[in-house]
Amino acid sequence: MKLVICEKNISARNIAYILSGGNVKNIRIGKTPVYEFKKDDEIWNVIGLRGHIISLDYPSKFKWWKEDNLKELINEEPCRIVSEKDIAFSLKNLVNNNPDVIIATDYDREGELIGVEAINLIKGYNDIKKIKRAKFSSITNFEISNAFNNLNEVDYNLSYAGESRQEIDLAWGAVLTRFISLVSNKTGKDFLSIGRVQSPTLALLVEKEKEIIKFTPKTFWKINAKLKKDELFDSTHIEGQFWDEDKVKKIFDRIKDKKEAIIKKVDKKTNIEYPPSPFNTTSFLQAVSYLRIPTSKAMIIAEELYISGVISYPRTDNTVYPNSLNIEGILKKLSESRFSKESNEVIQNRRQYPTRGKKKTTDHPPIHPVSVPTKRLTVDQETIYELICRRFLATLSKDAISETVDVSLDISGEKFKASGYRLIESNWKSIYNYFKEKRKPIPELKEGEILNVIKIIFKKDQTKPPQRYTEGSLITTMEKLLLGTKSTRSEVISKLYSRKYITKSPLSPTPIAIAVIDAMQDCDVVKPEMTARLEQDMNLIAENKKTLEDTVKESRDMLTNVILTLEKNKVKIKTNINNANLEQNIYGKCPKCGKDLIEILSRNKKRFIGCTGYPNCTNTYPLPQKGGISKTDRICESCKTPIIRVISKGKKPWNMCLDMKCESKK
DNA sequence: GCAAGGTC
Repeated sequence: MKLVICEKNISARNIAYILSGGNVKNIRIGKTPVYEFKKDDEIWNVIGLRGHIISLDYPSKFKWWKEDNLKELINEEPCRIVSEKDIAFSLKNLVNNNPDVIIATDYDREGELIGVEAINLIKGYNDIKKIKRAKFSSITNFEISNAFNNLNEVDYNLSYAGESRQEIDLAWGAVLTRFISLVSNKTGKDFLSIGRVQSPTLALLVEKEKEIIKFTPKTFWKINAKLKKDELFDSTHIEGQFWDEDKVKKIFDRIKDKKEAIIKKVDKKTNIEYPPSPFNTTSFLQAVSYLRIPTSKAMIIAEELYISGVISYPRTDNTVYPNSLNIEGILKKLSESRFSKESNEVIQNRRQYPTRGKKKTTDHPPIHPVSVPTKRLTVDQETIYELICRRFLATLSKDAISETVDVSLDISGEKFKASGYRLIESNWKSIYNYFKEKRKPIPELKEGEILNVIKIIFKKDQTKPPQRYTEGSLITTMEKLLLGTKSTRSEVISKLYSRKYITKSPLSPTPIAIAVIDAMQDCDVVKPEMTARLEQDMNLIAENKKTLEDTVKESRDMLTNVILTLEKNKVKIKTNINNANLEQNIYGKCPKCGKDLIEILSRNKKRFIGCTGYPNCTNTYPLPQKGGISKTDRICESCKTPIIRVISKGKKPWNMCLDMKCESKK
């Protein structure tokens, strides 16, 4: 008897299908799907795990957060507990008949560790002697047959590399999270957290915020001329931004009443616009973010669509369709969906090769539709499904052709420029129709032509501060800095929300986040370099050039030094975070006395808004006791109390003013 | 009640 252990159910199903030649029985052991078949007179069982089935934790004596055992916690060996009881039960059943075990988890660091977790677990149930490893980088007929005909040994060094990450992340995360929460008195559900990935990510937002705060806008002027040839169009003075007001006024005064513009030069260019490349998780989330959908929500929806079999696996780095992908088959299915018009267009007028992105991996194909939903989708599911279908179709469509025109013109000796844009053949652009084109066409012009100047204006303007991140651009930046993985980045961002470290629209850090990052500014854990170094160490462990124990010990020693320094600065850190906390708690001004209104916890742990002018001012407002509350910097038109934003489970967030008796509530 | 990484 053979037992094949895969990383996840979908791999188990596909691998069983390939190994059996399609003749496979779907059974269940406990709650877990298992794939059974006969091959060369032997029974094979294939089971999928659920990623990691073991999680790390500290012994119960560290259950309560205390400042005085933090140094002890640094060097404490975490214990391992089974986090997937159902899977463990199924494995226990399956190893009863002493099968030969083949580990067929994903062939990467975490996959090796997941495999070793399974081995350690089953060894506790039965002393299995024969354990082998199947290594493959994609679940195709060729790779799987090859891997199972040439079985390898389990690579324990690779799994140790993964273990070092687990232990280091837990030690730094737990110790610093406890430290920062305890010194600032933010324990319970409002605790603060620190981690190797979340903190450098938060630091990116804090740095950006500081640039924006530091930014002083500079005033400039520009001169625009409205011209006419059949239609109106705009041109701007070639200097663009004038920094000198006298200079711009002089020029403006001289030409403001001129009525003629001479076309000096017309430059026409035809452009080929390449369609976008296939979606991997990062580019998918960037597109999602453009549609103003939170990335973590999009990942949950993508998961739902994948489980119901309408899209492919959503966690992938790959942007190149594998040759084995049945593009024609998918197009045919889509031509019988609500995208029939677009699909038929693509079928009749396809580009020779689909587009391809820079990243090519073989573990999973890029995200693409696999079938048409048979059940009705929710509105959000429909939006995401549509995005994935349109992207897929776009990658198979012909290039768009457009024309840009750059015109130089002269108004009484002053040079102006105008530019126009015209789409000639839209092709993929009409299918992947998410971008609004801001550039406009201009009329057909010839050199030497004289046009009517309708109006010349000069405008004062200001330079703009750096743009804030969107969830999409933040995820792209994280990827560049190697922070997190395709599967975790959106979760990291939603963690920052739930810690009240960041606010939505605009995506910016709260005062507490700024204080926490400031407190940690000299510490490696807020820098992307910590991850880069960990990666190097993990490679050394995998190559057997460094041990797991030495690596973790080194890291723990560094953490000990960090804690010693932090303890020296404890009072300052405490004051800074407390001040930030006060600032974050201000919801606006009291309409009765003008002092700050803050969130207060009553003696029986009920929250309410009270005036800092107490006891002179006793103004208070009740708050909803459940859900999240954030400030808006706006006040109610009719009652003048601050407007707050309420986020309640299962409901759309809404804004309301604090006064329950306000006219606006009727 | 800590992290980050898998996956449902």
